[in-house]
Amino acid sequence: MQEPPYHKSMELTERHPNRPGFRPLYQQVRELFLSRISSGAWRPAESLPSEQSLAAELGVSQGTVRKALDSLAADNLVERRQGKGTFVSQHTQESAKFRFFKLYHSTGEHALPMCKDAKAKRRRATANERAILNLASRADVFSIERTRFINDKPTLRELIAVPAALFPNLDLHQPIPNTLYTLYQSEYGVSIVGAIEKLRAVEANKEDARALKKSPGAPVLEVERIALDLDNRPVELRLSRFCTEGMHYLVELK
Amino acid sequence: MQEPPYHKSMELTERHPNRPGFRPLYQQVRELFLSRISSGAWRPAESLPSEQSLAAELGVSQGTVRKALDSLAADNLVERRQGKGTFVSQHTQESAKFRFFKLYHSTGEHALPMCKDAKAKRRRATANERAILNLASRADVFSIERTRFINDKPTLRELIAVPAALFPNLDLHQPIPNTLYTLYQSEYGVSIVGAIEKLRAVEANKEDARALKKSPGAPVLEVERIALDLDNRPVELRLSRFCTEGMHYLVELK
DNA sequence: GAGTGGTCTAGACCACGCA
DNA sequence: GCGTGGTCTAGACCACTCT
Repeated sequence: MQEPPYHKSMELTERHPNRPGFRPLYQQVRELFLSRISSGAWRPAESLPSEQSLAAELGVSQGTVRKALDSLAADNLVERRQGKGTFVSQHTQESAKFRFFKLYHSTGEHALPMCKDAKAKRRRATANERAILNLASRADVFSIERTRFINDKPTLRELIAVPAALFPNLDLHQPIPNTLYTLYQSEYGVSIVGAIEKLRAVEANKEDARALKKSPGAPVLEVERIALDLDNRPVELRLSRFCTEGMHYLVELK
Repeated sequence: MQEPPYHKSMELTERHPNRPGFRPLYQQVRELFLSRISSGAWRPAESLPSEQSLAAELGVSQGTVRKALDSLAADNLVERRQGKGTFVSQHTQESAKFRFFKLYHSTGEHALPMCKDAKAKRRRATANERAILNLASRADVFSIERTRFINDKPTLRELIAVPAALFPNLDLHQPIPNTLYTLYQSEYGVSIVGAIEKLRAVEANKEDARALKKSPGAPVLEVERIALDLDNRPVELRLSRFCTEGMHYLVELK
């Protein structure tokens, strides 16, 4: 029987099967890589070392590294390009929009919202925001209230709250860019990699009606989004309301 | 140089790289397996031959068969159980509900709709139904109109249309079961494996209002679902309308 | 041509389920 | 104890990108 050279090095846990806490090697490798991204050791758009060198570094086979990287790629955390290398995913204007903005025209065209100037304001977090964003009592948030336009028509009203501790001096960025997630990532190292959205049909209130030029009581689609970072922590709470005339929110179920 | 024993048998295309029409072996194997499920050669809940025997049959390595099966498992088309085997996925009451029914109570609990008796009626397809379901002019559909109850409260109104040609004598199934997709699969060999949903906030019309015990004009969430079978063909069109008081439609973005 | 990821193979051993 | 899928390794060759 040959002695398998199971990960002679590194902080990977001993691979003694039948022990509690045992996890497959490739999962441990995945988590190690994830922590390197999360900590900023590997930064967005940077290329990773090659599979061969990572395998050598960790004392595992290339196949195990590959399985870990494939799993990260499946979650959109890294991007693989044949012949070039593996890269930490970066939010571009395009990619962020398509992944998290599900509003489409009835024609099937993807809707592209723009926003005029909006300002971030610092204030105490509400009880609801503290509960959802996991904040201490008396914590502050930055709050952004804005109306976004599609084809120059006011279509979408957004109320956004993010922890002030995570995004220091967010109010100094004037004007707030159209695609917030690229700002979170480039300026604060916070990558939004997932979200949970709760949808409801509600009546437009007075502010909605004024901003969207509808009458109060008109049906609007309300989307409550909780955005999650690499460590699955909730880092943004966003309430959107919009009319769906000539539009729809698209969901693909698989 | 050794002569690799690349798939000596089978209908797999010759593996000569740099030729147009070249596809990785594991993708060809996946498609072969998919066609066996789609054609009914492998039926829901049945166990597949072991990886070893499939590899031997096709003249490929076990690793290639594994990669094909893993990809089918990722799409919920087969289910793998360590120590037991690989099985064609079957819609149970439970699995079908959780995959395609996204309505939750505000508490986070999954909502469980029930329906009292409903009947399927045969009629000419509308122009819209023909367009979406890809039907010839003058084709028939079975149409189901029903109201579903959550905690004995009328909550959800559904208008369903399916091609009559695909589901002969659907109207003879009385009463229509609560979970239609299990019926489609067990009685007609049609497996629903995906869906596209378009969501809009609209005003309740008179029928909605009467069925849901709301006033006309109340905001309701409208969901237009196109359900797809194994071959990605649209086989059901379903329009749902419901109030979202104390409830929400849940979407997870990744 | 060198270096990267992508495909394919072969074989060892582990974990699980069942008889 | 046997058969199944799951993990891990090792090595060959292909496809793509850049120099």
